[in-house]
Amino acid sequence: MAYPTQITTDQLDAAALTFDLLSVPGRLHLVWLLGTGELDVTTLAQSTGASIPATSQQLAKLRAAGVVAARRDGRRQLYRVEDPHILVVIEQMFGHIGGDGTITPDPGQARPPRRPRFADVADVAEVVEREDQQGRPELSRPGPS
Amino acid sequence: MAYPTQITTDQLDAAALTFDLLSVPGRLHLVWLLGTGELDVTTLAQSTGASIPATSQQLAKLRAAGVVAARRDGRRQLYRVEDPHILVVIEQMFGHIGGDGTITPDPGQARPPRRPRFADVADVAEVVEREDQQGRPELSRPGPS
DNA sequence: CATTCAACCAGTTGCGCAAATGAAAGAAGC
DNA sequence: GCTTCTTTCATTTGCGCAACTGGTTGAATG
Repeated sequence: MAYPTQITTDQLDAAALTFDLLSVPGRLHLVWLLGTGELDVTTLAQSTGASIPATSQQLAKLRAAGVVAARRDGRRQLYRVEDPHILVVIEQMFGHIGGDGTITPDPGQARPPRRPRFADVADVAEVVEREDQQGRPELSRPGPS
Repeated sequence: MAYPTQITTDQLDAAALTFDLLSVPGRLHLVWLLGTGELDVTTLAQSTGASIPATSQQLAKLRAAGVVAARRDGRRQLYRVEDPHILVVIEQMFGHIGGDGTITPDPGQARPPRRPRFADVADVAEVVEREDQQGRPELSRPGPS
């Protein structure tokens, strides 16, 4: 994939619009959480620490943009990532940002994203409850409901 | 590069902040234009169609974020991309958006970005003057000053 | 002459709160 | 056993507010 040598305003706008969706930490967090599987609104709200309505609104925007999609499961609404390509972009971005939020050098070949050197637990993006699990701190995502 | 299984709030914020820089078409355009080499403010302003002050301001933000850097050349200020990694992200994004601004499917392997089927000239992101050059419409970027 | 700074305006955005909607589960009646 | 009403829960929507953002204009700087 060579660097594009020509773009249209439409492309520019579309790209900017998509970037905009990811420009809010909370929303980015949502997409990231949905990166592995379906999750319902309540769980997402808990995970991000945002209120339910706020979460719903963000999800609505993401859904309107076609980034995520929802499906009903009983009373709950399960959201999932509908446009996987965006995950590639996010992955790309996170791959170059250290756990401390610093931009890692190395432009060309992304070295295996060095495991964020055990950040303080409190520093980790709140994921569900702080399950006091031991072993590998895989305290990242909520398990499938 | 595996999809990250753990992130910190700092990472989230940093990523969102960077995405935010790319969320404005004009600013994204600037970074894109600088993707190949140094350009001065005036040229950039012409290329994007924005005013000089506006361009300068956007560049200032990009510079503050470390995305671009500037160097003086006589009267002009030549900007360049300082953080190449961001180009990868942009490239990634554009690689999945058609000339008409549509999101192209195919998440995994990006097929060779199908040449934007000769978009109407007026539709092409204004690049410098509409140089009526013929042959391959390489009317994309301003030549090195 | 090229660029930046400063002040101002217009438009947008995200969030919290309260109310409304939609769907499932249980209770009551026929 | 099958409808119908009621309660309950998950999610969504409307509204107001505070904060932020980008652009323009005009002056200042190098």
